[in-house]
Amino acid sequence: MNRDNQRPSVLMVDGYSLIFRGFHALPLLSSGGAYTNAVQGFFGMLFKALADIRPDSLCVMMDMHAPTFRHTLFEEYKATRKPMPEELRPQIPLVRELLVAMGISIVEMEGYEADDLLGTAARLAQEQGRSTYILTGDRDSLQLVGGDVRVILTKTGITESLLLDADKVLEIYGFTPAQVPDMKGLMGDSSDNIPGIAGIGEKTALKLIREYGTLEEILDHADQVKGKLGEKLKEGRQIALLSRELGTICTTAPLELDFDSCGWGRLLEALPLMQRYQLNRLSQSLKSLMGQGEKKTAEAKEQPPVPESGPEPAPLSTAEVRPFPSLRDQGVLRSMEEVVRTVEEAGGYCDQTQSAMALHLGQEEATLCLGDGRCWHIPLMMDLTMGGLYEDQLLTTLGPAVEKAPLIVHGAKALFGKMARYGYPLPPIRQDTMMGAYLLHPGQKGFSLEASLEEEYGMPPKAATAYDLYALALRQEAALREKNMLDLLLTIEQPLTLVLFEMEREGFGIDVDTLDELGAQFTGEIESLKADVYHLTGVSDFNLNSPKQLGEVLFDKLGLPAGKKSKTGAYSTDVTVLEGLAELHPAIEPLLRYRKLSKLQSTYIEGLRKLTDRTGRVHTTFDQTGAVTGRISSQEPNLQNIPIRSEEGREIRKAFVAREGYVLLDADYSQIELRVLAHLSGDAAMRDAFIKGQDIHTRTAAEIYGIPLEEVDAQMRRRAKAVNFGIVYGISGFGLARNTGISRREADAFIATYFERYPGVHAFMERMVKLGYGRGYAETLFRRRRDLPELVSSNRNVRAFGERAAMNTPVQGTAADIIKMAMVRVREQLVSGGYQARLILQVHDELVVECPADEIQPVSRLIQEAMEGVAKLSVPLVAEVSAGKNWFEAH
DNA sequence: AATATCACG
DNA sequence: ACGTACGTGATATTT
Repeated sequence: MNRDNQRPSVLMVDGYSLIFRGFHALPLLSSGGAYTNAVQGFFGMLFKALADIRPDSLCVMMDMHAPTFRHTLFEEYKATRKPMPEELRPQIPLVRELLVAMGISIVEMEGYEADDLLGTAARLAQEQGRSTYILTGDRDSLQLVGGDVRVILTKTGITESLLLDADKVLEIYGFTPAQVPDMKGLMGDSSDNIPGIAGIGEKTALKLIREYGTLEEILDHADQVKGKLGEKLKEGRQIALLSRELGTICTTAPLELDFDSCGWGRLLEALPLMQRYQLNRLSQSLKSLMGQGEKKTAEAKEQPPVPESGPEPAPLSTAEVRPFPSLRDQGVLRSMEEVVRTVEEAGGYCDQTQSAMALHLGQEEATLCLGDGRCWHIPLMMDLTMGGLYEDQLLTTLGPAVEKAPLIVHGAKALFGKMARYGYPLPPIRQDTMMGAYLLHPGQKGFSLEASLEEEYGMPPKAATAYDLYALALRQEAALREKNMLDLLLTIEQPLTLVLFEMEREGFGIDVDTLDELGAQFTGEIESLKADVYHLTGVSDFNLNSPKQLGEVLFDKLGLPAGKKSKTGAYSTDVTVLEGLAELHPAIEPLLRYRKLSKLQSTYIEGLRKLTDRTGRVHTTFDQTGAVTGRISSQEPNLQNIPIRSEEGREIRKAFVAREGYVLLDADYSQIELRVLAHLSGDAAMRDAFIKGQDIHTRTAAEIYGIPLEEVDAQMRRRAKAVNFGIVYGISGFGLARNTGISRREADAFIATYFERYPGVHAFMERMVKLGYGRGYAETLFRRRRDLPELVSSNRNVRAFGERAAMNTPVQGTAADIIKMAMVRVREQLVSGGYQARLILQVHDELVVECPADEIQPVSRLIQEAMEGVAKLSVPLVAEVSAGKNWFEAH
């Protein structure tokens, strides 16, 4: 206890230093399926120092970004460090989360390393007359020692440490704290990539320092030093001075830190979190730490229950997740009346504090959590023996409260479904963490709450509650704000969820008779085609649907030339291979038609019929988290891949009908991706084409062939169109050749000419790739991101894939952003305009609206204007709307 | 559960 | 020299 001198004391922790030290000091033991050795090491050392020093204040200095992670791209001086081990990386968010849960101030600032913050904070503490202790494993910090600043240097294990003041430093190391930068100037530091003078190591540096005292003196007397060493000193003068500069810890960061608000009286509040992550030993040592001594710290006095009422605990540079002041578990409520009262109270409370309420509907219980950490568990009843509430009772009860309390939920669309099922109004959503998780990590595998928590904290939780949900929401909000993506969540994705929900519920009318008629036609022809193939191949007992059997018949029995192989080494029998064989054998043509018709039959005729409800409508499920680029996808049935390209397939659209007295309005964006490309690239020729309203494929053909627009023929336009597509996809000559049937050579020439004619597009593509490498992600106009881990792959093909994604994602993703905004706008205007027309489908660049016959004109106009006006690009957005009784007619 | 194929933007 | 278009989902077959 350092009560003797009456000076207040502060312990400052070098966060990453202790994390790394813990990681290397402890064996890689996993608890609950995840590694926690760094976590245990970090807190073990922290608790020990707290027990020894019992400081009045405590704070942890962190780098904004994990050292050596991605930094290596920008900060040359760190380039030689090894990347962080995969076993360590996920432990870092957990350390942070535990610190937050304990109410410990985390000090971090963009552009400053923890060292600089330690140096600055130590200086501030000195100015305020505080005793300062710096806990670190890094000997660099020794330069900060002096006056009332001491360093606690961790030793190889985690149990031993060394308390050093200035005298002790000199005694043990042979130099004074002030000489540390001089040492670094001479010998450098490979871990920080500080060069130093080549050939001078610790021994020599120490000798010189002892002899001359300072670096200047050494360099000024280089003449007196004999032999090679003298030469090195003369040559290395500049390097040494620079190295000292790099090795000197900054003490002038623009940091304001109120040590009096950096207490450690709430550490025990992390116990539930420790329990969740099965950190039992740590829990024990925490309890014994906090159990010791009655008078703990100045901060042990009661904290106000609501964080908003006091000043922010520590002036962090960016929004840091505010710790829960407490987790007060309100326990299990058994009576209906209690729940009603509680939830109403919660609603009123939320209203006052403008806070929010997290709601998690689990299998067996619902949990509610408020911003002050109060948490309620409400058992849900499956049958009468269990006690608790039925889900509908719960939702009824929640109704009035959630009108006042914006909800934090995971998966708003599912909640809407439940509310609607029981006939309740849909609650306003403050934050949907499922969408938050999607925006932060669109490539993630799953988007369950558990998966999102695991992604955030690096370890798998057991049964998640609303408490976890609330914590997750706060972290996501901070992360999204930092990335400038909060708008995307709040003004595009979350409003869209409601639109998608209504579209799903509305459904799309199916004329089953039309479907059946077409099915009967298909069935008849399929049977006869099958007979033809058997007859013409002379083999009648094989399954035409089996690529394996088919391959054997075609290539082994009939001896047709096998084209490419599939990736498992089997014969490929896909449509491109078969088309190449059509001239060689009469069975191929009926086979191809068989393929086409049986696809239509099984997937669309039969598949669709199975999913049509009693009222004759199909209700797709939109997946708002399904596509990495920001598109939405559609499932069961997938209404985004209903046939249109082939004549037979297109017939199926006649079965997609408007209800009696209504028509379908089909609105599609014209060339939205190329318009987006024109905007993003700013290419003059491409913008010119769109501004003049020219046909972009014709214009491209004219550019490539160097001829006037009028002389472009159909084949030229077709090829130019393929090139335009290829460009959007991140073109390769090979891919273009394969898709158009032209030679590889010609394809290469096309692409080269294309880039000459559209140099802005060329520059854009190169910029996207370069940016992708630099930032590790691709970004859309509206700041949606897609991580590009492929770009750091050691596999060249994987990297090439990443580069194409870097080029394609901004284009495809921006188009997705735009139509999403258009959907929100269209829906809003239909409702506010009092129209009966409703959105029922989105197909990436196309919207389908079911519209009463007498609303056709105003609604068509409304849709077109909403779609064209929703984003202002440097080229016009064009949408075309047409009407019909069924989708075949309307499109 | 994985593979091959093919439907769409 | 080498392997390549971007993004999805459903079906039937095979493992």
